[in-house]
Amino acid sequence: MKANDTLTMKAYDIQAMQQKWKQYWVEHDIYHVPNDSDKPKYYVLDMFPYPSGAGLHVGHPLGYIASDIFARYKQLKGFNVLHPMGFDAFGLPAEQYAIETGQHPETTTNNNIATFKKQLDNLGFNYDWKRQVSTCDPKYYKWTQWIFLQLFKSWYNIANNKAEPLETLIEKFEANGSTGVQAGGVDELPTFSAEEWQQKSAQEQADILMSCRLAFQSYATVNWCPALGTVLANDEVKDGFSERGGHPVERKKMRQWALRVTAFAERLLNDLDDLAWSDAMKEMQRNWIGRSEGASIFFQIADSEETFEIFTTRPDTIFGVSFMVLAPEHDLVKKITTTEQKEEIDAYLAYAGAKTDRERQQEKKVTGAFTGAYAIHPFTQEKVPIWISEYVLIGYGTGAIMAVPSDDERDEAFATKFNLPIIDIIDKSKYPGATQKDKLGIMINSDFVDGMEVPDAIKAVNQRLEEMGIGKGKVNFKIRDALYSRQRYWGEPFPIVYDENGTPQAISESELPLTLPPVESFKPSGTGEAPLARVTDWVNTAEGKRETDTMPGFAGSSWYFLRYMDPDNEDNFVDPKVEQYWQNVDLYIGGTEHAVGHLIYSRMWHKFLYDRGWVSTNEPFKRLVNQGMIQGRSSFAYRIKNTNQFVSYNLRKDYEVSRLHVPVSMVKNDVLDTEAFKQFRADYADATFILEDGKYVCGAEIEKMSKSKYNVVNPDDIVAKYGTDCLRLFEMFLGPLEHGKPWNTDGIEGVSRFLKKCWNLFSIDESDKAQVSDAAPSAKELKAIHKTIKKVSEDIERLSFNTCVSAFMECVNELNSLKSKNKTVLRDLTLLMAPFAPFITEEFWQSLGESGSVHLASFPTYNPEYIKESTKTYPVQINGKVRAKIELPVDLKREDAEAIILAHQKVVKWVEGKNIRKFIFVPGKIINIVV
RNA sequence: GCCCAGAUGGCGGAAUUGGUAGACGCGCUGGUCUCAAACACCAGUGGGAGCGAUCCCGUGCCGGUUCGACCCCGGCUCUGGGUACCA
Repeated sequence: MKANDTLTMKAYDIQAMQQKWKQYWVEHDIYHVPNDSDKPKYYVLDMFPYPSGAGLHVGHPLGYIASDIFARYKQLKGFNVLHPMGFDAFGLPAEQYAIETGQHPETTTNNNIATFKKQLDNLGFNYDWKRQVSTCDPKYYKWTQWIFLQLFKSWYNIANNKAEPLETLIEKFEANGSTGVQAGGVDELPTFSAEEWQQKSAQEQADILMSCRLAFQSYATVNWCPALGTVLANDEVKDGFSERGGHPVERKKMRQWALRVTAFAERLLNDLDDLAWSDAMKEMQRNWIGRSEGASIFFQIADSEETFEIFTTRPDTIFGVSFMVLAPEHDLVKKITTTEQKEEIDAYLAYAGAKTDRERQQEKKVTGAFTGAYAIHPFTQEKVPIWISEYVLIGYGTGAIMAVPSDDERDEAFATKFNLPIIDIIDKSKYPGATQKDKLGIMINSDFVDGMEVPDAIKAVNQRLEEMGIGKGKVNFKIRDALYSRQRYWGEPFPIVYDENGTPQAISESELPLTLPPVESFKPSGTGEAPLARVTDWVNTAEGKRETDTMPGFAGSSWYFLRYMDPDNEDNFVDPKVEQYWQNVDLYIGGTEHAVGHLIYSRMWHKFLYDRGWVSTNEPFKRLVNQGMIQGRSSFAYRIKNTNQFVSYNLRKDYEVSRLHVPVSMVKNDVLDTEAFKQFRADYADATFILEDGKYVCGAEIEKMSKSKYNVVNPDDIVAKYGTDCLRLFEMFLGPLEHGKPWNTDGIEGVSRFLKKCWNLFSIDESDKAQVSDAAPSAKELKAIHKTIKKVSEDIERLSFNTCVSAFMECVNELNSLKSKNKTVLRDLTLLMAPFAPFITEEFWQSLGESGSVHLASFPTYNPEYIKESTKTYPVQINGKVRAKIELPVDLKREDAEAIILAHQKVVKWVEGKNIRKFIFVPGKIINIVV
């Protein structure tokens, strides 16, 4: 710009600019979010992070940047936007670190939170930090404990289809006994009259009530490691041995707290329909909930009084039953195994006992053992052998199945392997290609259902079972009640004491929070009890012994989004008025790894709180978007064996080499900075290199980001070099938010150049004024900017941020080639870019003479008049291949187009002498001629 | 094993509803500026054939539907996420 040569232009000093605006934002408190506002509310939420010791890497902020852009956009659109951040601060890694180092998890967690906050603050987010929550903060977990107590004091009344206080259940028992009472998620309530209820001992009453509570105790199978003296997560078990130390792990039944998620199963399933979640996410939840219709059937054991219940989705196939299979952990196994078979069964139990459920399902080998016992077929009275096998899981259904090898693949494989009979019972010849799941065919060899279609046979069998009193139609859910006990230290203590009878009692709500006491050792007690069991003066109280287990990670994360609304409230987990204003989350962004766990538990808690009248919405998260995982891109050098000489990537085949990870910070465009590499480690100081084209080229591979692979990129380093705006734009430019993608810092140069081009476009002088034209914008300028407004508005709404960045680049390129310095146009561009690049746009906004923060202004709208096209260049295909491009008026009629096109010289060449079979004209799109 | 995704140039990706495959950017090549380099700017860049106009091939693999398929259907392969105590 010749005209500007006389003026001194302000330099693009990124760090000074960031400092300046950060300070401005704090001083003017522009990110304060009021709980009372005339504006409509909008709630944007990120899945809050677990503050790990490693700090943030560039993968973490991807979703946070996206939500920040959306939150800022909504703000510009006139909403009062809640966009908070907090920490999921209880968890295993801190506890493990404490065991190894003796450092209190609270100390390390608080340090890690401080690091995370500092790193997050480097990324220009609009969080109102006054709303921060941390799940390990007693002020927070007071309410986690409170909600647990409410779950403990509630049951699910199927008659009203909602959770109710336990008092309503006791009233029913006192009035009519158990008659007519249906408690959700409870298989069978014992039958008793009102009088019988009164006659029951306190202990008996407590047991019955416990079996109906939404937070209840029962026995569950866990991975017990005797050597470590603790229960392990499936993650911590590999091939029957603990991952740490390699000690044997066994399956053990332990008394555990659980949440009755199953009571809500039907609603969790049905209410998915109204949520704006991806189909994939809903499908995963549907499959997890796993509703299936079938029948429960009781089988009598031969020469015994014992019966056992099975669940089948195909009661119609009952005449095809040729054996029964129990899960290895089934209670009956020990009782019914004959002396002859005991050795074989014990060996199998040892084999299966060492495997987790996941490992068992993965097992391709067919395995099992015969108990020696037989069941009686309810219709034929024949004896059916009872086997055990790992393919039947104790946690699903009743842990027992009737096997129909002719109609089930796994049963068939089992029958084949162990030479058990296969009885054909369905003629599928009428339905070629139908699978077992389709439930189609005509019954054969099946006594009273012979000749029936499958659906009719199902009804007929169910009816007969019911008449005989040995079974009935039943809906089964795969979803299990959530295990809620952890034998760990670093979690919420249960607000529960055991009275002299050993009955759990809620402590008074006025005693909350029940805080974690200090402990001398974080190591497991060795007896299967949690570390808290050793703190005897905490455990023993006047009311009884405290529960020493703690709550799981998902406790605090199941309701945190409610606390952000009113984080300092000491009388309520959220003030009802405040809750009614914010309602629920409008947009929730987080990883698919939480598809079923966290997102099911949160939904269940929310429905519970809704039923009890504490929240006003039925679902917590209206719209859900899953950001993809950012993977690392590792770089490799190739060391020639037994030397300190490294050979460049493309020459490595000529040598015997070993591949070593090199830090990605020393590599640019796959070329290694050999000097930096020599300084990296003492043993590389005298390394030598065999180069290609004068360079050392590295190999590369996409892997998980991890310290040991030297491929972790810290956002702090990027911010220091390129600035926050550049990092934000680049993370968005990488690709679609939902896709997983590898991180490669090399591409950031393009975004950095783009920002410099933007800076130059404004020509800001030393008095912070942009050298721009006040004239009315030209038609071309208007078209360029309004096209961008349209594109960016639409793309932000569908969270397609990568294409927004492309649109900015195209717009700036266009304005540069138009030599445009128009103020109106640049003002709109500044507003469009403000959610993406919060710092530089403040600078632009100020330079245009605007007052206040750009983030409190209004988003522009596009004018369709400015972007109207009068002609369209049509691709003309002949037999589906593009042969010509012809410009035509956009409003051209089909007949006129046909005449023009067929007469066009480029088309004539292809159609001459040929018969035109079809002329396809898609207005505004394409023309295809079939000859 | 089961459930859910994904695969497009050397690389990240675009193509929103079945309608011009490769927008935008990185990298690379050539050029301008410079003593030189860096920066910046200009031009080119899916593969192949041809001086050229132009033609052939091309969206993980095999097959199908359609005037027309990256997009829909059937069957695979590979990669990622989840699989209930990692968060």
